[in-house]
Amino acid sequence: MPTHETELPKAYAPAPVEGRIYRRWLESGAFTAPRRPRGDRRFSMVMPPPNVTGHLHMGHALDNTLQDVFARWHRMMGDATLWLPGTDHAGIATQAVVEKRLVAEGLSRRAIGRDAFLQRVWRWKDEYEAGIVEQLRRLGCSCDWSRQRFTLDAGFSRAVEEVFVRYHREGLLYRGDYLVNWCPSCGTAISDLEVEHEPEESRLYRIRYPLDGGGDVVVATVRPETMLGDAAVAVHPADERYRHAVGRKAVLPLIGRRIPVVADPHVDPSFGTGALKVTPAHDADDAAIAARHGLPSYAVIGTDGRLTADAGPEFAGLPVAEARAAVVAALRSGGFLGGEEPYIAPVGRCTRCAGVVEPLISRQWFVRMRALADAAAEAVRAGRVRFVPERFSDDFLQWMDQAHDWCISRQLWWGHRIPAYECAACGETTVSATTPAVCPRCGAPDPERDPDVLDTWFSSALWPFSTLGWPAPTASELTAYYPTDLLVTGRDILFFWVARMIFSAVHLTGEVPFRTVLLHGLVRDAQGRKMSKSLGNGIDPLQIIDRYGADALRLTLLVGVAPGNDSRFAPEKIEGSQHFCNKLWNAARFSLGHLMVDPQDADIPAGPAEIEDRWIESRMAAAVAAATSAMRRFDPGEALAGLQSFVWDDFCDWYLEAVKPRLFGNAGPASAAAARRSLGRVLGGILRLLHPFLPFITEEIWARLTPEAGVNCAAVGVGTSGGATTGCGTLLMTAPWPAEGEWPSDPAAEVRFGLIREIAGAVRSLRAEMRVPPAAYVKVLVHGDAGDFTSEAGGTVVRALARVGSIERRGLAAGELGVSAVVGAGVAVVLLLQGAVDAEAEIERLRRERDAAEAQRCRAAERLSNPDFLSRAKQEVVQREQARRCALEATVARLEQRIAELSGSAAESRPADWAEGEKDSIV
RNA sequence: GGGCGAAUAGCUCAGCGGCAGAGCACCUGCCUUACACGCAGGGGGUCACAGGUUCGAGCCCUGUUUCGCCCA
Repeated sequence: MPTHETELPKAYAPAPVEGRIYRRWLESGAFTAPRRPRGDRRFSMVMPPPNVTGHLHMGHALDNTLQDVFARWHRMMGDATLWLPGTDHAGIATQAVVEKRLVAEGLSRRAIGRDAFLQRVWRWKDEYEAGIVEQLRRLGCSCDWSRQRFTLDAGFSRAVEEVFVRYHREGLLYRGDYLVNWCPSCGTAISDLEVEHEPEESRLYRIRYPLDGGGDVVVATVRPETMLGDAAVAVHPADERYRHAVGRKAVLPLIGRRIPVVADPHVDPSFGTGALKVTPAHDADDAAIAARHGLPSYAVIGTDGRLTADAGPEFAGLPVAEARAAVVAALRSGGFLGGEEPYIAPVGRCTRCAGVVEPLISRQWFVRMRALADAAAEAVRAGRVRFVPERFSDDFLQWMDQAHDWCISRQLWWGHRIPAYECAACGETTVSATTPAVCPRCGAPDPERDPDVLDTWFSSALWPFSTLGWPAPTASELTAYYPTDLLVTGRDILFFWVARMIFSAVHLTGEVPFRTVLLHGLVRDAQGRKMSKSLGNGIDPLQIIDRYGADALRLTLLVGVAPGNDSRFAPEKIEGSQHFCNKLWNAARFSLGHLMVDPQDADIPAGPAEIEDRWIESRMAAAVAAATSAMRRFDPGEALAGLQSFVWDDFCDWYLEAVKPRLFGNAGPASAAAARRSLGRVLGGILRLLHPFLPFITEEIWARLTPEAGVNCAAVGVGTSGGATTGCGTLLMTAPWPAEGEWPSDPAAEVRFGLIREIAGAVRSLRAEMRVPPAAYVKVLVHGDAGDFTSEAGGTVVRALARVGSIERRGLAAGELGVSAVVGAGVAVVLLLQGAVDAEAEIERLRRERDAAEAQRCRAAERLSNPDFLSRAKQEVVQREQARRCALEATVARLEQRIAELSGSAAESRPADWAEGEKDSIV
């Protein structure tokens, strides 16, 4: 019986625990990174700032769980740890949601004006940022809240302006009229990355363009309305069909413009009719052709998504879709339509609003990418930034090698306003971090500031260093924590964000922004679909936390996921995680009951460690090594999976069961004290190992390991490690990560306990097979080479684990009946039966066992008879194989001996007669 | 068109050249004093296919098929 009542609830209930524990952490100040870390052991990481657009989803939960694991692990490793949190203003997305709300109120952003609108967005930001922070706290995130940042806060704005001015000075920026991706419904230019091309059902139209002087050319297009802006017809130079037409003029239907027929090698003669209409103002490929042939461009679609005056009075003002129908109708009635057919064509859609993107020419700011991209690629090639998993560095490099110039201006209100000023008098553009009072060129007063804002990613590209004080040259935090050590983010924003941070940092700070990038996959729904608002299959992390606890959520997200791969979130998985938490809770509940000793018992000297103590401590040593190594490889999922099986299988199923008789005092007070010592040491170690992954439950259990609760901390070794005493009653989150060597590795104990487990397993198997009532105590014989397996040590354990009344070290005597199994190197385990044995069945069973063992023996022998194997395989593999063969030979021999014995006898079969509760020991 | 990933037990997935694994599901039996959110015992596999390298391949190489993703 436990010495004390533990007062712990029978099942772990996370809800009342988590809030209290998080408050303790906050109050302790343990999340706050030191201003100036002592020594060179430090770890820093910036949180990918979630958008203030809405609430966090499962992807954020995974991302931040991973980060929290690393932050907590490094803290426990003794590193001065900075995990800097924050949020992103997410220009276009946030503006869109706020506008939507305005529309619902019957307002619009134009109606209320820029300042009033921005006030609304700030209010939105404050509300959602608070929600996000709350979510992160509920998840257990140990970030340094004193350093929380927002991408639109004052310091950030200064950094952004500084960068813009500097890029401009260095010639890395240019402004001009170029073809950009324009989203008419968002009303702004967007970057290439923000356009998604998907094949959609469409129609292919053939339009006949009459040639000057007779004949015609037929072009094929899925966008007939753009013909109003055609500047040429292009054909392939080698295309015999159109040789006669090249150099002549075609007359553009409906418009009447005379346009040239040009020969261009980029035309695909196999597409459509082989003749391509060229619309330089609304198609990137056409613009390239136009540039090669010096063609003009005619913009017929405006930024409002409607046709312009240049489209002609008949069509001007029509939205694109209507214009298409109108143009087709006009062509048909004019006799220019040569046919139409269903066709699947790629359509570019805005990733934000799903509206069709119109390529059109507009005046925008661009970043010249070549030099920046080359420097970033170089940093990765040189290994200054490492990707985990490594394959992502190839994706990165490929993208960098073909990077186009980056359109960074957005026709939005919410964001960093571009620090460029245009003089109304002379048209001069001034780029400056401070507002110029007069135009530096002509002296005219008050040049007008560019109304546009910058792409959100332009500012978030500065996140790792501007949050640490850059560009202030003496920012101590920059010196202390930059470059950061790790970035954890989703692989879906490798190009959007990671790439841009790398080239920005390399150019602006001369350093890489982080040494390692850990990319994870997406969290999908149970069917493997992407979670999305439109599908309505998203799962709110808070609901999961409310119901199952943050630890269970973290466990589910982490375990069984290969690095970089997508994962599925299913209800069964979260239940499994909850069960593990409960298992840990109960193991602790049981352990605590025994670790609380009466004061008068506290001084009892502990006896020597028994086999199970030495075994579990050796397993502990292996668990520490495996977990530490997995963490060093940036694989927390692997680390956690290993710990889970250590705790459940080794600690709970074997150690706790094996040690129970001693804890209950069956082997005397000294043995009980020794058991408590090992139990306490291992439990403390388990809590420290699991803490980065399951911070709440481990901290809660740790809090109970106190002298006030009756736990003799010094005696059980909890609270001390590696010579650094942390003392009972301190926070687990500040305890040291278990050091290798803190628990002794004991290979001999592992071998011996392995045999004990096999013997116990054999007894359990035989019991089940013979239908021995579970409550009955059985008599067991063990004989053969069982090493130093003795009744005092191993026997006690086997008795406890397999409900064995007595164990004798001998073979079956004449007249005794039993069933047997062979384990290890020919160790026979016999379950004595009181009634009778069906000899035939027993022989059959043993033969099956013999055949299996024999087949394995043959394989081993065959391998060992191969001279190539002996000479080329590693020595240890050969040795292992030899040992295996020996053991199997002994097993086969033992089984055959037993079969022979049985074949001689012919016992009658009659029901067994089991004595309930008989537990007298023959040994 | 180029690239990447996946294919292993009924399902979801780990697996790092050396005896094919886990969780869930399934079958048998147990409310055994930490835990029925549990315990014990079981069944279940052509590691997508075809070649190759190797003493030895689920793993490395080549090709094929199917599914998914990214870039153009």
